[in-house]
Amino acid sequence: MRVLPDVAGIDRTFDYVVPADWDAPGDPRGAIVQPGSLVRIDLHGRRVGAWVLEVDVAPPEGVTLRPLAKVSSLGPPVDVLDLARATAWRWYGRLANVLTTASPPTAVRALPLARPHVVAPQGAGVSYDEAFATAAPLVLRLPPADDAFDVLAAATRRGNALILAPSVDEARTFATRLRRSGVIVALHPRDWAVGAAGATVVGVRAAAFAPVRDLAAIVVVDEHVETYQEERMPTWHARDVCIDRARRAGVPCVLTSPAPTLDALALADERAPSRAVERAGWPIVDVVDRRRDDVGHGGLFSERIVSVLRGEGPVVCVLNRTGRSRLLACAPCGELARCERCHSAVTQRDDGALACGQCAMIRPALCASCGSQQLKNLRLGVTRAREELEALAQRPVAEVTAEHERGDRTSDLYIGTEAVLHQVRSARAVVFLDFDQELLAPRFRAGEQAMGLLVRAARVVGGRAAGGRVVVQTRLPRHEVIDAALHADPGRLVAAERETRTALGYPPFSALAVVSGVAAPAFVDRLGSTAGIDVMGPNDGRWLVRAPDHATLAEVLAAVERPPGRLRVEVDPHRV
DNA sequence: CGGACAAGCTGA
DNA sequence: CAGCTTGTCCGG
Repeated sequence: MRVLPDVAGIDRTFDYVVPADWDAPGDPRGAIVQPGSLVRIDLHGRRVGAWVLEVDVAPPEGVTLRPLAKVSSLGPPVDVLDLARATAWRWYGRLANVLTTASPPTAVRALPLARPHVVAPQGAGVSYDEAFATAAPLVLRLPPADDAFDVLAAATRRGNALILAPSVDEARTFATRLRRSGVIVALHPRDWAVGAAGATVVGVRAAAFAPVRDLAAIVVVDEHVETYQEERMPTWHARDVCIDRARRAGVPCVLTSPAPTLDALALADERAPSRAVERAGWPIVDVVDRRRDDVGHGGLFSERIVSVLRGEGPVVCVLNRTGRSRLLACAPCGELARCERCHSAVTQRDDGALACGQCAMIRPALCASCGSQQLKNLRLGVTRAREELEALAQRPVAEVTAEHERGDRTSDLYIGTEAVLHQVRSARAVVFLDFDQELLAPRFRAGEQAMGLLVRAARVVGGRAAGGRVVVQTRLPRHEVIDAALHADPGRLVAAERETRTALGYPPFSALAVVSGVAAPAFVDRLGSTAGIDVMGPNDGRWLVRAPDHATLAEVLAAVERPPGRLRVEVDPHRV
C-alpha cells in the first residue's frame, strides 16, 4: 500500500501494509481501503493522515513495512486522483494540497444509495442540447441578460453533470432550480458522498475535483470570473482543470460567458449568438469622455450623471477603493499617463520619472499626447464621493463596500466599490465614476477584468429592452473594452487583446510562472539557461519564467532539484 | 512538518 | 562536563 502523508514538507510516498484483521470478511475497514482513501499512519514517531495512492505495490528492498494505523474515510475516486496528479504537475504544486481539495470535508465511511437519474424537461427557450453533442470543449457566448440555466438543464439531460458557478450564492441558486425541475443534485462540498454515489454536482471552484459517478458532462458558468483560480499554491484554474477532466472522461465540456477569455478561446471552440440576439442581451452603454472636464475639486460627477440621477428607480455608482487609485493625467490636455509599451497606468517616482507598475519600463515625465511636463494626480475615495453625491442628488446615498454598509439603507441611490454590484440586484443605471482605474490596472488581464465588471453592471440593469443604462466615465473613450461593451460585441476586445498579448508574449501565447521566496535565487540558478525558456528578473525578489507552452514549463520546473527553504512558484500568475 | 540526534556553547 | 541551544537529517 503506497501512501502520501498530508504533512507539509514531506512530498514523498511511503509503503505500509494493511493489518491482516482488516481483510477479514465482514470487516468494513478492508473495503474502505482503496486508492484515494484517507488513512492514519505512524510515521517517524508521530501519527499523521495520508492518502492511499496505490495498492499492490512492490515495496523497495530492505524496508520493513509498518501496518496502517487506522482508516478514516473514503477519498477521491481514481479518476479524480489522476486529475489531481495532472493538476499538481501542470501548476507545479504538491499533490497533497490538491488532494485536500478533492477530499470530503467530513469522514465518509460508506456511500449512500444513488437515486435514479431524472431527465430535466426541455424548457421553452433555446435548446442547448446540441452544445453537448460533441466531446470537444466549447465556449458558449451568452449575452449578460441570458441565464445559463437552460445550458445546465441540457447538461443534466445527458446524465450526471458537473456544474461550476463562480460564487456560493450562484451555485446554491442553480442547485435549487435544478432540483425544482426534478434533477438529483449534490451541492459540493457538503454533499460530497451524494455526488460520489451518483448525482449532478453543483459547486464553486473546488468542485472541479468533486467525485461524480458516471460523469456525463461538465459546465463552467461565467468562465471569465477570477474566482475560478485558486490563490494558494498550486494556483490551478478550475476552467482548465475541468477541460482536462472532460477530456480524460471523454465527456463534453461547455464554458459559458458573455465575454470569453483568451485563455478559454485558446482551448475551446466558440459558439456566438446572432448579432441581434447578442445586442438585445446587452444594455445601452453611455460613454462620458472626461478628458476635457475640470477634474479638480468635485470633478467626479459629470453633467451626464446629474441627469441620470434625476430619473426614477435605483442607481448604482461604482468607484474603486481609496489608495488603489493613483492615476496621473496631463494638466493641459487631460490625457492619462500610460506605459508606452504595455499601456498600464504609470506612477511617478521620487526623481520625477514615470515608472510602469507592470513591465517596469521607465520614461521621463512628459505627456505622450501633447508633450507637456505638467502632470496632476487624480484621486478620490468612496466616502468623500458619497458626500459629494448626496449634495448633488439632494437625497440620501447608501455606501456599500466589501467591508461595510453605511448610510441610508432605504435609499435607492448607492455608491461603493465593485462589491456594490454584487449586493444590489437590480437598478435603472450603473455608473462607473472612474473606469480608468480598471482599464489601466497593472495586470495583463486588466482589460478582461474590466470587461467582467461591465458584464456585472449589465446584469444589474438588464438587457436593452429593459431600458437600463451603464454609464462609463473615462478618459479613454476609445478603449477596446468600452468599444466592445458599447457595440455589445466582446469579439472586439478579443481581437485587441490577442494582438497585445501576442506582441508581449503573454498567455495564452506563452506559459508563465513567477518564482519567489527565500529559495527562489537558488531555484532560478539551477534553472540556469535551460533551452527553450526565458528567465527574467529579479524584480522585487520575484523572477518570471516564460516557456512557449505549459507542457514545456512543467517539464522544465520539475527537472530542477528543489532547494531547501520556502519557494513559491505561481504558475499562470494574474499579476506579472 | 517535527522528532532524533549531533555538534556547539556556556558556566562552575 | 552537565545542561542547554542550534542545526541537519529523515521518515516505510
